[in-house]
Formats: sequence, structure tokens, C-alpha cells
Amino acid sequence: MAHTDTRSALLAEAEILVRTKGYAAFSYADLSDRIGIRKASIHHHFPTKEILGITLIDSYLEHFTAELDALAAKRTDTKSKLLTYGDFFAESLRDGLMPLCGALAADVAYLPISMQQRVKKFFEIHTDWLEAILRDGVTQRELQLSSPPRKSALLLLSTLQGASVVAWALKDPAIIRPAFRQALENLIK
Amino acid sequence: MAHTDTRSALLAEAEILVRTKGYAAFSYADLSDRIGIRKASIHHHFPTKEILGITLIDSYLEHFTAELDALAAKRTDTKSKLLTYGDFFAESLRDGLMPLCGALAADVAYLPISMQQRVKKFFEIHTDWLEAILRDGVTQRELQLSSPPRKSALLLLSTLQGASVVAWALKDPAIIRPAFRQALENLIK
DNA sequence: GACTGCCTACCTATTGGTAGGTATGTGATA
DNA sequence: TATCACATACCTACCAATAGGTAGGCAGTC
Repeated sequence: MAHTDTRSALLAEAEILVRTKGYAAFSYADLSDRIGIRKASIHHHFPTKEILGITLIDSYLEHFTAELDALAAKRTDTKSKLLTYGDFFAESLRDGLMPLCGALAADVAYLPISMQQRVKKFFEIHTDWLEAILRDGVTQRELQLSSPPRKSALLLLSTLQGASVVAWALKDPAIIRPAFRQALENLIK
Repeated sequence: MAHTDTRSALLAEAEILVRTKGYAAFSYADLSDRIGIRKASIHHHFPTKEILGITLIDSYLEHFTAELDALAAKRTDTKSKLLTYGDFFAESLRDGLMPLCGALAADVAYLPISMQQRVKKFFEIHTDWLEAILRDGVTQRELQLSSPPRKSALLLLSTLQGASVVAWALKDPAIIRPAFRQALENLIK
């Protein structure tokens, strides 16, 4: 198997494990079982678990920012963009996956600093994106906000992140969509 | 040392560990270090980690429901009650602690079923309480809701849970209070 | 001939947990 | 009141399983 195949298979499987069991609770042995490669061989691709974790966040972040950029550039109204953004969370949870950085955030005190920083950066990117979209919507006179864009962005992110946690615990992914919709309706004057 | 002293010290310390590092990431060795008792002696109080985990949730739940009952019985207006409820989260995070079941929810797929059920029950108790308080507020004509009490309760819980996660990752506890306040303002017509 | 991708075989540290012992009660009975 | 039985709360010394990680070899490919 080509380098990239196994490597990306490992990354994909690691992502699933982190987003279901959490970073602390998954091991190279788990990956070994699922990919069908020896534990030691995983170290060939990812020398340490920390490097695997870093790579995981980085590639996820890269992929996600690309999607956010595409969404921001789309020629639809602000509200649709925000709803699509919310659907990212609703869909991933419906597929049985926690949002990556929501999953990582819980064990953040256990994570190596290199990963902590990336988790933080991840949340900042999300907040910044939401803030920019909201600000744009205001400029375009598409919507009015009941509080400053930054605060509103944090509220929307919190709502989605929290709805994911609650949905995860209650095993009911259906609560995310209406919760976010409502938060959005309540926010936009 | 009396039985209850060590036992409750173990529980208290375990709670801190779960609420900072997560359930998967803490060990009997951690407890041993912090309490000054041998690892094997912990098994005398809590035969297995699962029993410790169950006891932890149960006693936390007992303590919390008592507080919720007291708050519900208080003779203040609905909005004050909700704000006080929100302060539980804001304060615990300011003290460097994630909400217990928020922390557990992330690793829920790793937890034994006995603990999963309790985490679920925990969220249901919170939602039920919020719903009852909101319903009461409507009946007393203190407030009007833009959507049904159940949905509104889920939204408030999600907001707090999510704001805790975001605050935890960004290491900025200050975002919880305004986020919840805003969610509440937006919810109440 | 060097690099890639995997292997077997091994390492040390740590995990949750057990076996069996000891000191200090505590309560019932002769 | 002395003592016997039993429980409590801790201990040392283990255990098998698993954690993440290393050393070195070997087949194929550029």
C-alpha cells in the first residue's frame, strides 16, 4: 500500500476514535486492529501519539478552513450561510461523531501543550469566521444584532458546541438543528 | 482516619480529576499521590474504578438536585433563578473545573454503560428543571417564550454547556456569563 | 544502493486489580 | 471487667494486560 493510503487511513481512523472515545481513551493498539497493520508500523508514519494528534488537528483544521472559506464566498444570504455552518455540526453528530475540537476540549488539561494550542486556535478560527459573517450581514443590512458581533459569534459557537454535547449524552442528534435555528432567530433582530 | 473522611476525600479529589483531565485520563495512582494513601487501599473504599465513577455521579447528582430544588423554591422571580443557575457553571469554570457531566459526556462512548445511563439522566434532570422553571415563569406571566418550554430549556442548557467548553478551550471563563445572559435575553420576549 | 513500508521481537512504565497481612478499634459475652 | 470475635482501614507485594515506544531486519521500488 502506498504511503499516503495507509497514512491517511490511519488519520481517518484516529479521527473517528478521538471523536467517539476521546484522545486519552484511544491507543495505537486500537488503530492496529482497525487498519490491519502492526502497532510498530504505525510509529513509522507517526513516531509519537502527540505527532499523530497534532497532524490530526492540523489536517482537520486545514480542511475545515477551506470549507469555511468556500462557504463565506458563496453568493447566498448571511442566514443561509450560518444555517449551513450549523449543519456541519448536526450532520457529524448524526453520523455518530462529536465535533473534533469539542471532543478534544474536554480532555484539554491532559493534552500536550502543542495540542492545547491548536485546540485553542481552532476555536478562535471558528469565532473569527462567525464574527466576520455576522459583521458582513450587518453591513449588507441583511440583519441586525442584539449584541456586538464578537459576542454573538461566541454565543452561536457555544450553542452548537453545547447542543452537540447534550445531543451526544442524550443520544439524540435531532436536538442540534432546532437549538441552533432558535438561537439564530433569537439573535437576529 | 475515619472511613468517611478518606472516602469523601477520595471522592472530592476524583471529582476534580474527572473535571479537569477527564475520566479516562485519571488513575488510582493519581488519587494515591494526592490523598497520601496506597493504591490498593483505594480499592478498599471503591473496589473498581467503575464503582468510583458511579458513586461520583450519584453523589454529585444528589447534591445538585438538592441545590436545584432549593433554588426553585426560592421566592424570587424566574429570571433571577435562571441567572443563578447559570452562575453555577460560570463559577465552577472560574474555579478551573469543567461541569462534571460535560466532562463525562465527551468520553461517553468510553464509559461503562452504568455511567452512560447516569450521565444521560443527569442531563435529563437539568432539562426538566429548566423546563419547569420556564413553564412556571410563563404561568406567572413573568415572561413570554419565543418557542416551547422544552425547546427553550434545551437551548439554555446547550448554551451553558457549550460556553463551558469554549471557555475551557480558550482558557477564558469570562465568556460564560455574558453568553448565557444574552441567550436568556434573546429567549424571553 | 538507498529509501520506503512493513515486519518480529522486545522494552519499560503504568493500568486496574488481587492476595494476604497488620494495627486499631468495637461490641457482645463469660 | 476482661476477653474473644469481628470489622475497619490501611499496608506490602504481587499480578496480567496494556500503554507508548525502540531496534533491527527484510522485501520491493526508485
